[in-house]
Amino acid sequence: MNEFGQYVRQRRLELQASKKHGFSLRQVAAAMEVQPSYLSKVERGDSGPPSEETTKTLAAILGEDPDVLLALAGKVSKDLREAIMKRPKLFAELIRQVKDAPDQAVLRVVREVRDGNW
Amino acid sequence: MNEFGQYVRQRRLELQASKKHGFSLRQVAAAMEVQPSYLSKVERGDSGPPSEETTKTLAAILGEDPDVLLALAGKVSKDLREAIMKRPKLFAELIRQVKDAPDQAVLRVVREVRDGNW
DNA sequence: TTGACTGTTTACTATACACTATACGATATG
DNA sequence: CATATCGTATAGTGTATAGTAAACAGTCAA
Repeated sequence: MNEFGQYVRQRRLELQASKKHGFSLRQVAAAMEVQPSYLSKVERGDSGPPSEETTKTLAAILGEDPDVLLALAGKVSKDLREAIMKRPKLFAELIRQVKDAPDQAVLRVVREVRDGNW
Repeated sequence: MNEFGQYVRQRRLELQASKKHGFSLRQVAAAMEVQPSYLSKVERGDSGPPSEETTKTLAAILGEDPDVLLALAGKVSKDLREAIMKRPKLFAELIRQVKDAPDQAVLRVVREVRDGNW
């Protein structure tokens, strides 16, 4: 039950091993503009995941998809929440309808909409 | 900037006027299992909107769509958030793609998926 | 005019969130 | 050997969330 911290630590260590520098806990913490002690606790699950903003910054540093990292943090990006809240009925119906469909089927409708069939 | 409270009060007063009974502030508060003082503050925007659970209960009492009321409260239902978090990339793409499409286009997609073309 | 209701005021609370600041011991590097 | 960097431990902070509890003044009906 500490997916987030474990994931971040693993990812950071991988980068540290490959890229050689810039990915120590302290350096990443500095890039995030948080205290090293805090990142340490986050990685070990001693603290919950950071705020949405801080998580997005971290995703950028680690080269990860922000939506994926936010999901591991138990959050949904603000812009998505806002899109839903602007047309709650419509989006609630859309999501509930699509939620059990296989990826492929969803991707197909995404493409359809992108290709502007409206 | 107090849409939620105003909306709830208006809705409650409408029901009070039509249904004649069961919709005083105190009665609704009792049905929600909160203190009348709290509902009073919420309706006047003196307090922020209630928790997700309490908001859903309130929606049921007022005969309102829970997703709509949650949206006015600045929230998104847990089941929707969870659906997104299970496949964050996919749903992020879907929502961002669809977010500026007109209702009709979205509804068409909903129908397509519902009719199980997968 | 008493009793039952109406909404409101005021004061307070417990828990979670998102961190900071300082200090510590271990390891490695020049 | 010095110093620099590593991760971590400990303690504490300000703010938001989601309410409770008790008392108060006004209105209406019998």
